[in-house]
Amino acid sequence: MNLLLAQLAVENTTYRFDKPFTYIVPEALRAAVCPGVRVTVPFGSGNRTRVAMVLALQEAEQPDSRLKAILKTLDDEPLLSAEMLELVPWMKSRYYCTLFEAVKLMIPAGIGYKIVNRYRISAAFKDYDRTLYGDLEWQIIQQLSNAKQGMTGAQLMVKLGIDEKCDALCGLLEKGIVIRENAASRNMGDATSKMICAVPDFSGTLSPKQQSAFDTLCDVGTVSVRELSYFTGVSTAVIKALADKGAAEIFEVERFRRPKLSAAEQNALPKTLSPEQARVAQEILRECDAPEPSVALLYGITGSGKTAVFMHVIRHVLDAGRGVIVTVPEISLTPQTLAVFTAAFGDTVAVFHSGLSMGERMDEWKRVRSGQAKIVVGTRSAVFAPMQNLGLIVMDEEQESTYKSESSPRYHAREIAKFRTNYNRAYCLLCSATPSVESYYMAKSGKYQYHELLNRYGEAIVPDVRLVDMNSEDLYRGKPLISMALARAVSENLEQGRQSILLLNRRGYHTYAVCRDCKTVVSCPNCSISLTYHAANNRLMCHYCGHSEPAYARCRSCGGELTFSGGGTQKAEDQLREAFPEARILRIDTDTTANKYALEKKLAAFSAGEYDIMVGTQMVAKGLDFENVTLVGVLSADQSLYSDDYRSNERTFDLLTQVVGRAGRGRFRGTALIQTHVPENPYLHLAARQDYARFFETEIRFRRAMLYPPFSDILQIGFVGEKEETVRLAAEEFSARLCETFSRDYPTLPIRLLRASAASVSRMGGKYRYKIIMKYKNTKQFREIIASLIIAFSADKRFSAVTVYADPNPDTIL
DNA sequence: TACTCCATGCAA
DNA sequence: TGCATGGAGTAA
Repeated sequence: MNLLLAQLAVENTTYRFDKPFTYIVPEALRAAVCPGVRVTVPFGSGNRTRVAMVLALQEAEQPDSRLKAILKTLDDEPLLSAEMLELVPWMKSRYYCTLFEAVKLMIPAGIGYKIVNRYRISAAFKDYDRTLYGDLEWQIIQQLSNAKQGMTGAQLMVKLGIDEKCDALCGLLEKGIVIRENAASRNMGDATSKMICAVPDFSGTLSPKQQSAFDTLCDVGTVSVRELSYFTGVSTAVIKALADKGAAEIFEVERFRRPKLSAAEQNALPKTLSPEQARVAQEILRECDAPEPSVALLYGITGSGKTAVFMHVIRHVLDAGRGVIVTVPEISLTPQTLAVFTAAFGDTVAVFHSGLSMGERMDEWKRVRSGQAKIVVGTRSAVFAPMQNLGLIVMDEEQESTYKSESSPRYHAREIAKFRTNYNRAYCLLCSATPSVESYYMAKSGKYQYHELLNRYGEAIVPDVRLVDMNSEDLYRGKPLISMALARAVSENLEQGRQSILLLNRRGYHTYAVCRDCKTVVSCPNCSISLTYHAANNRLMCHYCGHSEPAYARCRSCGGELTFSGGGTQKAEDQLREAFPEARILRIDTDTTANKYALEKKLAAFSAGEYDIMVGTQMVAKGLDFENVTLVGVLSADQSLYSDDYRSNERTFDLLTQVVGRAGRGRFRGTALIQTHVPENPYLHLAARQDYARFFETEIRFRRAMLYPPFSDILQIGFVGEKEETVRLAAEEFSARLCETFSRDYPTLPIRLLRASAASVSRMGGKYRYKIIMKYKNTKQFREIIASLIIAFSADKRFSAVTVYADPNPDTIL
């Protein structure tokens, strides 16, 4: 009888030695092992048990003696379809990730098995003589003798406070008294947020830190653990200790709920399409029904009703019996968004979102795979939904950077969408009011289909936008964040009982503190970045690594007085309160909306007219739709304009266009004021006029001249490590090898290599960062060269303390 | 001679 | 990453 072999993606491999591993399928498992099923296998010289995914099966004549056999299967039926199994190696080659990293994206987190160590007393062990063992050893023996099932490493940690690698345990293992086994165990639990409330009559002793946390807690009542940690600056360990001492209670609440059908009814979209919408929808349907797969860009100015159009298309595809995936950026996956879909499509909608509990995530995943759900709505990872017979993928706001993964596998959802569109002979619809330059270029050059909506739906008209020159404009009563012009507009708006939205894309109170005498900037101990002063908790905080310490007034190095400057949202809120004492002001940023419900509640309250002014970070800039908002103010448009990143123009244009589009979505004409110190900057004027076409013309010329995407692909190779010198050397060495390889072996390949340099935030979380930027043509040959260079490099002992990664078309190249 | 420690290399 | 292997060094 022939031998059956399986190609497996094994978990916990490193990129250096990752590849499909071949295992023997034992006779007994022949029926159960098939592609897409997970198995456990012995791996490595110690034959430790690991989870692996079956990628493919093959027959073999003669058995190779080096091959090991599969231990058992973990699934009764395949988790991955042929399509997904094909996508796995595709992703490995493009994103320089391991096979199993790709697999993990495609299966719901709750379904994951983890390999855990279990310890139990050897059956042969009889020698219960206390005098033979040390205290700790004896405790371990006692504990394990009592546990029939044995104990996991984690359980031992909890009971005895010992590490799995401690001497006592290792000693017992060596003597054969304790036996270690490892087995796959299901890791299921619920993604909830931890809330904490004080036990008021608590009368024990507390450490100073615990006391301060306790006092705060008594003042505020119930808060999330995260918020408490923000306000008091203590670590979660301190908070936990508080609960252990009985001073507080920690409980969990579900973070996310599916909208009820009844609530959804109110959010139904208008049933009728405008003539323009109907015409575009018809065109799209025609392409959609064509047998060939295609990608299309739907450009529609803000308020033109793109949603209504693609809902129409979705309906059509569903009616034809095919499945639909809709992706939205993180920020716009709100209960309102879901309600729109639930209202239109009822129970056939499944939701993919990081806020779901693991159980829910798994349920939704199964509903999709089984075909009960025909439409998936979710964020980036929803493009991997196990939809059979996929007919349509809609990407709303396709330019959003949340579609690009910032950790391995560093994929872009748009690329995965295109792969699936081709595989399924389906249709991919990219939607945006400010498309990415790359997508618009593809549409203009005929690689994508192109459709546009140029009129606002209903009576809404495009807002009137003005730039306010902060160099010449008088400030309102000495308030540096608010100009006279903006103050007048806000006050008029208040008088008319309308609402205003103000954008300031920086959190905190003061964004900068510097010593008057020695000019030292107060910066994070772990990152090369200045600390932001937060008035809400009187602390200095790092927005990169989360470091936080109590604020102080005197310079740490010379004792001089600190000068605080730079305004964030907290300061803006303060100044607005002083300027408009009668106005009801709402601040929205990640500090005020630590949990999901807080944001929901606040937006609902604003929508109900309980506030007059909303001031916030980019959270307020996108996707919100409030009838009564007629004024939008951008407090400072300047931050993103002068960074070196090649996408900064695009980002500025996008943000401004979007936020301006929040004004006048109802019956009244909207106004927008953009405050800037550089009123001559052309991109501000283009955004003010909402002139995407001209923006594109300007930008594409720059991209062509500089050979940036879409005229080349970019690869960033990043180096991270503790010692700056080593990291720098690693980057330089890699750069040298790159040059050498390309000039010696592939002199004909077009490539531009930029010198290795420190990342713009050169230190983050205590680690130094360097990068190499390359402009090249993303071909198979090129990718293979890079992959082999990375593998060779990570084998170099000199740089073992440096991690290398490759990021194709990164979101930023800073 | 026996044993520990660490650098090295490999994973099916 | 994590484990086995073996050579170097050390103690007896």
